[in-house]
Amino acid sequence: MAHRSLDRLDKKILHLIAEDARIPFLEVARACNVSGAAIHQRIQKLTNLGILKGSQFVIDPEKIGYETCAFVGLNLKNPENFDDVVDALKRIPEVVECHYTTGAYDLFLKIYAFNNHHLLDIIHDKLQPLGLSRSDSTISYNAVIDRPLPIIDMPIEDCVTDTVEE
Amino acid sequence: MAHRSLDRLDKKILHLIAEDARIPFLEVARACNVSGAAIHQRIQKLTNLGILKGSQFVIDPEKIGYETCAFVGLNLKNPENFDDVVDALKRIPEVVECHYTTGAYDLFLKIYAFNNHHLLDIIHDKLQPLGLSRSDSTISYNAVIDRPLPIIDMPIEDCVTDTVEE
DNA sequence: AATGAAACATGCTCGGA
DNA sequence: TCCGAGCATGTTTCATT
Repeated sequence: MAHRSLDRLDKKILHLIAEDARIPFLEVARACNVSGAAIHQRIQKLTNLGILKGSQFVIDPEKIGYETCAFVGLNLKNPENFDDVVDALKRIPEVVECHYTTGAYDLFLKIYAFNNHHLLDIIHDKLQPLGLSRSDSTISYNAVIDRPLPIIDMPIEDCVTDTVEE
Repeated sequence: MAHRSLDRLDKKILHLIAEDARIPFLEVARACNVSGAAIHQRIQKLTNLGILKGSQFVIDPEKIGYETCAFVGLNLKNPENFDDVVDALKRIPEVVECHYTTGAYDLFLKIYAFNNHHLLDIIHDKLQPLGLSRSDSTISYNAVIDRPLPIIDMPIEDCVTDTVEE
């Protein structure tokens, strides 16, 4: 796997930039005791490997009017047309995540809506027409934890040396 | 609500920086036909309002070894000590989201683990000791959609003018 | 709340180790 | 793979409108 090629410096860079995409690369360089050019090259490499997939500003959903967050499990009448359903879901901007899952549901969604009424509209007007046999909503009152992947604890060094997975 | 104070320029800025935190503010300025200083001031304002809560690089979970993503619903034996449980969950880095929810569960988690075995370890060794009466896991095979909040469609102009919510 | 200019800091590239 | 240097570019502040 790709992460076997990551060393301690890559890990430290990821740790620093994961939580602050605007941090100057020169500051990362100073924190790592290497040159700015080295950081530049490493980030280029991490991007080419597909480990870094871009950056984003974190926006508070409630502050821009999205007061309802919900997890919605779906079962399809015709599970054979997953792909069409997923394409349709991509055209619903309020659907921010869609997973193929084990267990009770064919698809599992995370949805942001302005309020509960808006959420119901989305489910009734946009999801139901996709051909659902069942849907199940869980509304989040409050996101008590919402943070990026753990970088510190990832198994980089362990994997770099001699673990063989191919 | 805070978003009532946002105008079209704020919205355009949010739209541009939400999907690329490294975009030069001067480039945003050119796209918006205003000065760089104006963008600087606007982003400062959006930060002070709490609408912008920082920035992050997007890292591909699988590429750094997190091959299992799961949603876990929890019920507590003693629902009165939510707060202690949440504090404990914050100390488990693999728990990236935790929601208070309606419906079947007291808490609803999103967890990243290296593999299914690691996920089971987390649930058995770290979650069970918190005092669970029940837990229910749904494993994601594949995240088909994973994207930020919709900015274009948010109800900014509609709210700015004369909607009264206080 | 926006501007332009100035001072300062960073991003990026290249030759060499 | 890294470094250092050079130049292009971006960031931030401030006086002004």
